[in-house]
Amino acid sequence: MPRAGLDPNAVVAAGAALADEVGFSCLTMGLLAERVGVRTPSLYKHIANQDDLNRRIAALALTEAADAVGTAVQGRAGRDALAAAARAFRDFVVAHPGRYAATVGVEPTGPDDPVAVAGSRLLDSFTAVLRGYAVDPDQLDHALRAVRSAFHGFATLQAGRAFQWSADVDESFEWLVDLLDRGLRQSTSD
Amino acid sequence: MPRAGLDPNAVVAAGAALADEVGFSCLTMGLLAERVGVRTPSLYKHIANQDDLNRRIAALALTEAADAVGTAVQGRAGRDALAAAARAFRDFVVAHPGRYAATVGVEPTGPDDPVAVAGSRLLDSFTAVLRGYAVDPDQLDHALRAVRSAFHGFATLQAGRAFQWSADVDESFEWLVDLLDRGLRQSTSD
DNA sequence: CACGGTTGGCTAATACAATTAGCTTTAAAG
DNA sequence: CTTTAAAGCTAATTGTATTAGCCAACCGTG
Repeated sequence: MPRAGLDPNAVVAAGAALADEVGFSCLTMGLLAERVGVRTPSLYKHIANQDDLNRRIAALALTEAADAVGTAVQGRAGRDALAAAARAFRDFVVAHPGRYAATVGVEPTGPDDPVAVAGSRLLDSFTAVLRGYAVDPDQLDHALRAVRSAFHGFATLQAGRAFQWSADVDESFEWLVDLLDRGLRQSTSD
Repeated sequence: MPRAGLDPNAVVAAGAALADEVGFSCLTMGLLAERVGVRTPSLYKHIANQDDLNRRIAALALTEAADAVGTAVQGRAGRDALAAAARAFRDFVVAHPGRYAATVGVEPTGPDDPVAVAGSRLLDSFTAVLRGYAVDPDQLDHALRAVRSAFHGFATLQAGRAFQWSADVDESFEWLVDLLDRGLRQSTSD
């Protein structure tokens, strides 16, 4: 019985990869154990339980998304930054639908919860984008929520195959970015 | 053993109500059976299985949402209609988070699937709203997806308690509606 | 190099949710 | 009345999460 050389990070990474393959709702402890070459109960040496696994996958996904968006935004501003952030975010969700699905519905237990920390980092990246628009500081939170809602909604709908007609999804996404850009550019003029 | 007087609609309605109370992910056949005063296996006389139950709850939720939005939009146009539709939609999701959650992730089996029919009705209501804006007919699908994404995203984030800071959620929602309105009004000018 | 404790793995057992099989009774139609 | 389909029940099966308790492998220390 040679050791498998696992640790919590390896288990979480494998769980995230598996979720991307089979869908988050089909991610099962038995399947994950098989994937990492171990019997099911052994997983509990590395993670507390399935909820713990889910939260760690969610935190990983948010961290990766924040990195992707943060990198994409570097050196850009205004509409350019918005488009880059949007594309990076959606590319991530499309490439990793399973781990992103883990992030919807997790309630952080407190401000120190890794999920909350990673989520804040992602929001910070979007906040940086909004600085390129003349948004009233009092309304920054509202703008952030609006942009986040739009991107989150689009990504989850696409990941759930909720767009049924023939119109090109990429084109629709560009259209959404333009819509937000137009709205944001005018956000102080009324 | 007197009859409980159940039928599929009653079971689905009870399931939707229960999902709103305990959360969709906690909706269980045993819990539902207890709620309607019957043993678990008896539910299968009215619904095929849990997936069937979920789909019926989703179709119910979409129908109710379509009714709410359709009614709210009556006799309104432009920004007025957009705001009314948005409010009706969000009020519904906030009041019935469990049954709305049942709608995310269902893939209609075909155009005749009740889920698809109800979903189309909801989209039709939003399409009516967009007619109040001078959107290029070629881009109507894109506009529809954009508006849908924004409202769906906001509603699901709120239902998942994903908005953590202090800023007022209602105000944020109004801000989102304004943002979309500004963007849509300019949608033909570029 | 031995050795002892911590760690990571295993088997066995438990609990619970979904589902199926097969029996029984209600109640509605003739 | 009687007949019959529908609606309920108990019992049994399966699959998943989780816990208990045992054993072996690795790591450092003498």
